[in-house]
Amino acid sequence: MKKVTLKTIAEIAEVGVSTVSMSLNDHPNINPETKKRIKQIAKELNYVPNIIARAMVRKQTSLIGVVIPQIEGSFYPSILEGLEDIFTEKLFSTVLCVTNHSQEKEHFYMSLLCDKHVDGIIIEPSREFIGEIENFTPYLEKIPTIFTLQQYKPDSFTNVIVNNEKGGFLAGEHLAEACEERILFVGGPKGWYTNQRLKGFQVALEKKGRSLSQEDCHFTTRYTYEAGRKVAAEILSQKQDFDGIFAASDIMAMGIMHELREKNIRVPEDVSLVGFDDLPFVSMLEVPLTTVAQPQFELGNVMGQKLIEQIEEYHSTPELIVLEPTLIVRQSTRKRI
Amino acid sequence: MKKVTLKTIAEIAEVGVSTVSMSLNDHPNINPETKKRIKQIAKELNYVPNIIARAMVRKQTSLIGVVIPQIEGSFYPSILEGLEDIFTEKLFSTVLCVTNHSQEKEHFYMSLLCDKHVDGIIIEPSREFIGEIENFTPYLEKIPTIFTLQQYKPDSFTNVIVNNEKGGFLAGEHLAEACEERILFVGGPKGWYTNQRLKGFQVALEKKGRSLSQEDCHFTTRYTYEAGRKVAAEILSQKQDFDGIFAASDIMAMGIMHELREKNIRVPEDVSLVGFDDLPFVSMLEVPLTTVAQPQFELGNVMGQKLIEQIEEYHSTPELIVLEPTLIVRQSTRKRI
DNA sequence: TTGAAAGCGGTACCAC
DNA sequence: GTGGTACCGCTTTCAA
Repeated sequence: MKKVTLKTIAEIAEVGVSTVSMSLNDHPNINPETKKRIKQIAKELNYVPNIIARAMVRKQTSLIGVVIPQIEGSFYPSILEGLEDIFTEKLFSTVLCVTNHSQEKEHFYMSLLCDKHVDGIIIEPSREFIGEIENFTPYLEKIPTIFTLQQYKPDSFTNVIVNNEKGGFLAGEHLAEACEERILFVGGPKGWYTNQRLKGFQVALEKKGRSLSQEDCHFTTRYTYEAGRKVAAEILSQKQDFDGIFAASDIMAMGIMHELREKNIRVPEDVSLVGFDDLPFVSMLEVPLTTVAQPQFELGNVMGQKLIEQIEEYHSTPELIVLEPTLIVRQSTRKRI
Repeated sequence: MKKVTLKTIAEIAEVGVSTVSMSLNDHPNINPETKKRIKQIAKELNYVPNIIARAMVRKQTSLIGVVIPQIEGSFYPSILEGLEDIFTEKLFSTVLCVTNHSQEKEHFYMSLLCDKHVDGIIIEPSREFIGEIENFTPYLEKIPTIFTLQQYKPDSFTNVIVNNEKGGFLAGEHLAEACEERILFVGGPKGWYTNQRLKGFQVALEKKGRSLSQEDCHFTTRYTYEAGRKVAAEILSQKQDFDGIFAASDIMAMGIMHELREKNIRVPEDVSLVGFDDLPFVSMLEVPLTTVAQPQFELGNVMGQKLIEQIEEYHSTPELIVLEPTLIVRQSTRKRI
């Protein structure tokens, strides 16, 4: 049971290797008869083309590098599934690179991908990485690359992002309608995501004749449950005259909700709460969370599609693709009658 | 700015390609002087070895195929991170294959991996797939393969699994101490996981002088939130003389918890509830869930390690590695005074 | 210590 | 329509 190659088949069929190659690749000018015969033999021998050899001459690997900061957290899985969905169809495979928010790993993976000669790269740059990534732009410019979630040089690279400002706007609009007193904003670390969401939020409130003062805005250092609890505790120790909170991530919203409950503040009766992301399980919470849904699967799908287009068209102009979030109203926001 | 190959360097250094190759690979019998000189040139030219070409002659790709039924659900991410952790260290890359529980995709990916000539495979067989996978065993026997979570031919392949029976036992023991009335079991579809967990659960109850009748065992068709809700509704319509439930998955436990709450049955005051998995967010629930934790990260880490061992040692004997789960007591189970 | 040459398994050009 | 053959970029004998 040794490996069967084109040569093996050629010998058995008593034809040349090139004929075999062409037959198997359905090349037009080959006698259908021969084609059929050869395919038959190939099947019988259980022939499997050696992708490596093919990759070498075709100069492409059918491999796509996907660089993300983490997998945990329920947000990335859906994106990955969206990607997979389109990749499998086109016979590309995903090479997973999880940087774990470490600069060192990001560097490591980037050079790995350049070495591995992947056909394309999808990367969500972490804030800290933006500096680091500059080192690779010369490489990246020679290989189809898509940046996602966080915008990066949209003039040079295709970006597939979510309209965070719109998301903030939706949250603001909704809370403005549900609340009578002050409405608070809880962001993560100041940066792309939080700033954009805050901006839209503010616009919406103003449009509804509400205001959002400096003191109504709170920021955490990380988008975590603990950070949410902590900031909620701080808020509660300071003021009571609010009945709405927009948290810039579902995970933080969960922390906030937990803290409120411990202080006997009911959601949504006393305080309306809106999150951001629409993680798969927030609909299963005791009080299902109203939230701004990012189109996670679609994100993956769209960027996969765009990347493949770029790979196949050899060269193409960078696009800025902005996907729209949607508001999903569940039970953490009060319904005005 | 064209690609630099060994040849480029050879011409500049005025030596043969093989000398360059050997120098760059630190081959022993090459003059340290030449070596240094060549390495210098390579660096200046920003030479990057073409992994594809190397792969072809070395007949290995540094790629590992990972076949799992889904990524969503928070269980797999941790496993993947455990894997990545060890793979990056050893310079292997993960080729992600998400089958989405579809037989067709499983088939597709398996043949893809065989084609792609990955150096090793890690696979969690889904129940339905076990039949399908038989078709590939001839291939798999020629390539280091590890099966995980669900046991599969431990005589032929290394298996890295979790002691599900022990997990069930821990849950049983704990509930037996917390409860005074009947204790119920809610499993997923009958099969490896559910059966093992039930077995251990039963043993524990019996050891504590409790019994578990047929009617106390319920089974769902899927490990989902909805299934949990549904089964809880059924249970509630039938009997009231219970004060403990062991659900064979956290997600189902969440559904059960939700349904109980809607019927004004308090957890843990009225009913103690134990889950299985320890998904990252169950500690953040309104009533943090007592659950049997699977060592997710460790799972990934261990199987990564074992696989690499197998790859490097060329041949090795199959091992059956069983990791132990632990009980994490949180607030969904009543504490007896 | 070095280098020429033979592949690895395909693809594709160009004669026939 | 078919097949011989020259690569792709690298590793690895083996002879010099």
